[in-house]
Amino acid sequence: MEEELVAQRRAKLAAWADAFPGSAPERYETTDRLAAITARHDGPEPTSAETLAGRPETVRVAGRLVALRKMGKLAFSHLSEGGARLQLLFERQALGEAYEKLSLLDLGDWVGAEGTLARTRTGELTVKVSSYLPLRKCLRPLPEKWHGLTDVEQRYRQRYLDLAINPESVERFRRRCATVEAIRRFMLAEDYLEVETPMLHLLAGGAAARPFVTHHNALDMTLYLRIAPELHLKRLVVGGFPRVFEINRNFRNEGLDTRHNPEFTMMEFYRAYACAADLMAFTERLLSVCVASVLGGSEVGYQGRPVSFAPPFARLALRDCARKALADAGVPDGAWLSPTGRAEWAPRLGMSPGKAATAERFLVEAFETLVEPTLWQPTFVHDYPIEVSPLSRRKAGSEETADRFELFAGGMEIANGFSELNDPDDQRERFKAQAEAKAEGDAEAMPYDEDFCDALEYGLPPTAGEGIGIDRLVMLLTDTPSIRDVILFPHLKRRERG
RNA sequence: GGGUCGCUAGCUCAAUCGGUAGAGCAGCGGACUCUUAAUCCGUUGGUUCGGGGUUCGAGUCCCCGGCGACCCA
Repeated sequence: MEEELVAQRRAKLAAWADAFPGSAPERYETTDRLAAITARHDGPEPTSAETLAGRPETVRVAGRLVALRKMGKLAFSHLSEGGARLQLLFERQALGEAYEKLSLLDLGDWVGAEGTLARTRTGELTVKVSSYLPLRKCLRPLPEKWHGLTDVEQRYRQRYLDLAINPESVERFRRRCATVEAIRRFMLAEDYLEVETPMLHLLAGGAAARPFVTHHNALDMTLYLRIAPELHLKRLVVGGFPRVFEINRNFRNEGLDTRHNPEFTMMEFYRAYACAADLMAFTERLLSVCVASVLGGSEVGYQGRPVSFAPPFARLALRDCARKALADAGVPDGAWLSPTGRAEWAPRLGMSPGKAATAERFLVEAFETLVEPTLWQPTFVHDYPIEVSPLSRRKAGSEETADRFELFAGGMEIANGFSELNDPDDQRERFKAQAEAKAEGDAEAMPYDEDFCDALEYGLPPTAGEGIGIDRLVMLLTDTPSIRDVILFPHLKRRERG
């Protein structure tokens, strides 16, 4: 039983104080992290065994003990640190009594070691240990070395174990970091100002979604976790920052699946004097540069099929491709114009009738159901109905169409951008329509944001804005089918502790 | 919300028709001076997710519940 294994480990820990003076120290000075040593000597031109022997290099390293192979009077072991591994060689001849005390170590313990670098007969870079020190006991047994930890639930609940033993998981999150860093670097180089706007909102606006509700005790007021930073970022453009961006979390109170986590990360940005078309071109540059920076090319393999981020991306008009898909599915032209036609066809196409309540919404639903999953190469879909775009500027010369686009890749929505509505009177009308929809039961309709309209009355210059879903982008760049695998601690239901 | 599948030792997995719950790894004891899933000999370890039912007998069949995965809405 596990308690017995823990008891054994605790007994060894109790013996450390006598066996290892100074064990479990408050700090441990290292010369290098493990990855630095392998980078230095096991790169494209590995340092030869002769060179290592001729110019002995003493290193002090630390890591988690993940393997220990005792061979009588010598023992090989591996330390692991942040996905990097380095072999240690313990020799009885060199270590004397300390060699026998290896029996007080367990797999999983944090260990520091000093010694000289060498290569073994098989050519593996190895620290020939002259001294070592246990840094902290691992009281519970780690998952098995060969299969690792495969139980997905346990990998999410105990992500530290996943990271401790599954190098591919470490690599996925390193790549996530590289992706965010590449985007931030690009935006800063393009003269965008990085900002942070409130996560606690008085009104949850800026997107069509249900918010999480919370409460401020001292002020005794209801607050909402933000569903989008949009309305605050536009206030900043009113204030005179012509280019702003924010990389941060949004919270949406909706179901969770392989593409949705209740909290997710967006990079949202606004650019004055620009329109949606400008942002499409900008997005092509941003993503191709980002992908090149992270992966060293323009192509990624996603779920066995290539996705190329080399510009230009394909472009489709939403209503056109929705109509075509409907025709291909055998729906008579215009059948969605009448409530009876929509009621008949929505369920047959696997669409939710509630979301296809009007002709325009029916087309959007049809697009999302029939077309979106097929958009594998990066594709801009443009010309969204005004009805589903309450914050977008009208396309020039059109009453019904917004100057808006979404970007799809790998069958997923990656980005959403549009020319911003900067006419306060029009915005008030749109909010009024949203408030009416909300009163009629549309839980995702936006609240009327009077304060935002006031801001618009001070003048928002012509501006375009866009949000890019970071989690989904990372899914593409790490060939990961589930959003939960690119979020360190995805949301899970509470589990009773036995 | 609906459907399908899963939950057995610390980890990865077996268990025939309902008939004594097993293996590998880890652990423990021993051998071994170039291993790397080390090897070899010996060995400990179980609330089979929880609750109820059927049965002489349930990991297995039935019902209720929990958690998760996938698909659908």
